[in-house]
Amino acid sequence: MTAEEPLLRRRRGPSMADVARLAGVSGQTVSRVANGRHNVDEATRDRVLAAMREVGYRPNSAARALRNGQFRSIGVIVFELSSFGNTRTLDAIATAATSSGYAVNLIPVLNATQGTLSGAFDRAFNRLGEQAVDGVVILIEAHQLDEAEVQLPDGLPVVVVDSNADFDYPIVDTDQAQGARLATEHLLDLGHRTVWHLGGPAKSFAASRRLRSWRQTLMDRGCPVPPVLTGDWSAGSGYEAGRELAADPDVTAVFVANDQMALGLLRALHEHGRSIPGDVSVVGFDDMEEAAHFWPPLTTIRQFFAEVGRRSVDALISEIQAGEHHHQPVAVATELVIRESTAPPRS
Amino acid sequence: MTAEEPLLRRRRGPSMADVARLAGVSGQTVSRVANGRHNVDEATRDRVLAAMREVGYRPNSAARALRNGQFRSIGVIVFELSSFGNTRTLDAIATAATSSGYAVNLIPVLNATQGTLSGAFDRAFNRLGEQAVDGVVILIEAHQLDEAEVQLPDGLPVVVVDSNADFDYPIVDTDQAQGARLATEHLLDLGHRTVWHLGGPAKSFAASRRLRSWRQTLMDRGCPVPPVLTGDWSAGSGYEAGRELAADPDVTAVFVANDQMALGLLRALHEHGRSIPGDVSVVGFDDMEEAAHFWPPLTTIRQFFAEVGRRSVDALISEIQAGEHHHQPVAVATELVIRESTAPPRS
DNA sequence: GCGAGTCATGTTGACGTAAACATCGGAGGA
DNA sequence: TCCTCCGATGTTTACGTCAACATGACTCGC
Repeated sequence: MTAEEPLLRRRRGPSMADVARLAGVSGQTVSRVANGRHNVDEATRDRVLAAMREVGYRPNSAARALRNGQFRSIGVIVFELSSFGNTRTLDAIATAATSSGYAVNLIPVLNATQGTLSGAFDRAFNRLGEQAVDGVVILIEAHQLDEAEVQLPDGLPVVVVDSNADFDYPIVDTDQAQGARLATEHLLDLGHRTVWHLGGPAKSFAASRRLRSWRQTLMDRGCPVPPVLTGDWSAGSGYEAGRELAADPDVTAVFVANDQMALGLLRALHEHGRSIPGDVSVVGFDDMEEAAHFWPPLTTIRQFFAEVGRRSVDALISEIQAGEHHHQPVAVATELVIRESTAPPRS
Repeated sequence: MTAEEPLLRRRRGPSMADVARLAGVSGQTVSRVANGRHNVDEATRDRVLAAMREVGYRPNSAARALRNGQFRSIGVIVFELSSFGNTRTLDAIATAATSSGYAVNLIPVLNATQGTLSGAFDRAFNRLGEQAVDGVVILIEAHQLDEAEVQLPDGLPVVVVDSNADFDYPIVDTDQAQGARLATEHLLDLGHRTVWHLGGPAKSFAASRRLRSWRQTLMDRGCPVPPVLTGDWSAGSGYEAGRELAADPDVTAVFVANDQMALGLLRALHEHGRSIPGDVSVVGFDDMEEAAHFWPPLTTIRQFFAEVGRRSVDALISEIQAGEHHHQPVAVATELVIRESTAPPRS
């Protein structure tokens, strides 16, 4: 059974030893070349480099990680169905991490209520149970995390992208309050008597921040505070809420907690024959790509997801490398983008 | 300088040896428990488990990977700005991989034309240069990959999510041709004389498949083939194309190569006062969440991204584990979703 | 009652890398 | 001329895990 042999050596690439043998040097010298050390003779370096190319050498990151006690890898915990914003943030995180020389490990969490992976089973599959990353960025809303079956090993550096200030970890997020204020004030400045609000799910910290800030702004300006509608971030829930709002002639301005719900709301308004912005003005939140092409193009609050992603990676890496904990939350400012869904109320 | 000591042992968690010492067994027994082997006495197992808990043991995946010559990790190569569909596919890939016990490594590629990472610099950061994954799923359109600075080490199992049949790797993708046919026939069946087409970028294989199939369908039915408009998948480009189309009264039916462009097209049509579906019918492609709430709700071709993701992971894992290469491309069928953007032409 | 078989457990070594230390030849200073 | 220092290179070892083999206790069948 000599056929066994190739099978055995399968998927085990050339190692330093192979390169060393070919180049006629010691493994250590190969290591030095691979790591770009300067204390290697020019001629030797070239010889080693040539040998590497010849055998197709690639450093084995497992051995490296074992040796160094570091993985140069960060985990990103995301909820199974990544929402629009998370996707953009994730993108930025991946880019930032990569250019800092860190790999990115995607760790999807399954909602505990929906899966029934139990005991040993889930343990094997929970990548965090295994030491394989140097730190993690949590991209899920905290309340979802609570329900999920991840528990964070302690001692692992963590950065949370969320809006809950009462967290034991460093936090990076969009400045929800500032954004909501921007939206509300824009509508008020246009001359609307007050502003309705379609909020996100009650358990979301981001949603409640936006809601609180909207209410505060109204109160600061001495405007009446209308009852709040609540959606679940989806266009469908925006549509449902929109049907209620469309029926009420008092409603002339709505601040919707995200663009997707705003889309649904727009549709409901159209169906009821209410013109936008003639009869009612609408402001969204996020500035997703498509918002500029809604009908009408949506005035909205632009979030800088890329910035959030970048900042969270920076924070995580400095925590990993320096052990720094700066519990000072990072709030990334938003920007009002005025398009065609807002106008002064009909006089 | 005794302060050095804690620094030294920092970030090096407890190992099997620590657990073994505490439980009064050998490291091997700890290993057996950790791997759920059955040849361990009940009492011993409990003792070990308790010890693990006490010291907070987590298996070191680097050591494990080194030992086994496998990483239990797959890489997913994505383009920097992940498009809508890719995001959904990525999600499915992550879920499928996780539940097969594989970790997911996100590998963003930077377009070569835009970054100027050179030489040693990029080598250090290209995660594929380092052996750290057992295989990769390529989620980028092939033409983008060509321009990018990734080169695949050979011997690495690869699955491509794309529509190019002339590939040296296994392929999984949506059945673009079937989808485009569905869309075109729907419009024709409604009674339209012919169907215009707003396609995706010329270099995209998916786009050209859809285009070819649209044209073929028209020819099969003996309909005239109108000139093709080309966009870049974005709503903005859909809007531009829409302005042209809206000006032409002959246009009564348009098949748009994705939902985002369809959104822009819808907007352009509204601006020109053309009613949908009264004056012109529109069919999209993708069935993104929001499509149901466009104005009017969009008739579109639903892609099953989750299925594509799952199938590609399956294919990759079987390639990794069994070394199977089945170059038989996998095509996932689509489905026509009829909503309110299509109707018979005005008689 | 004794060899064969079974099962829990222990010991050894190797996976690929890189830090720490060792070696060696030559440059420079007295 | 001899000693020191430095830079290039080699040797040893440990990182944590687990397969392979070794050991020893105990059971079973005849």
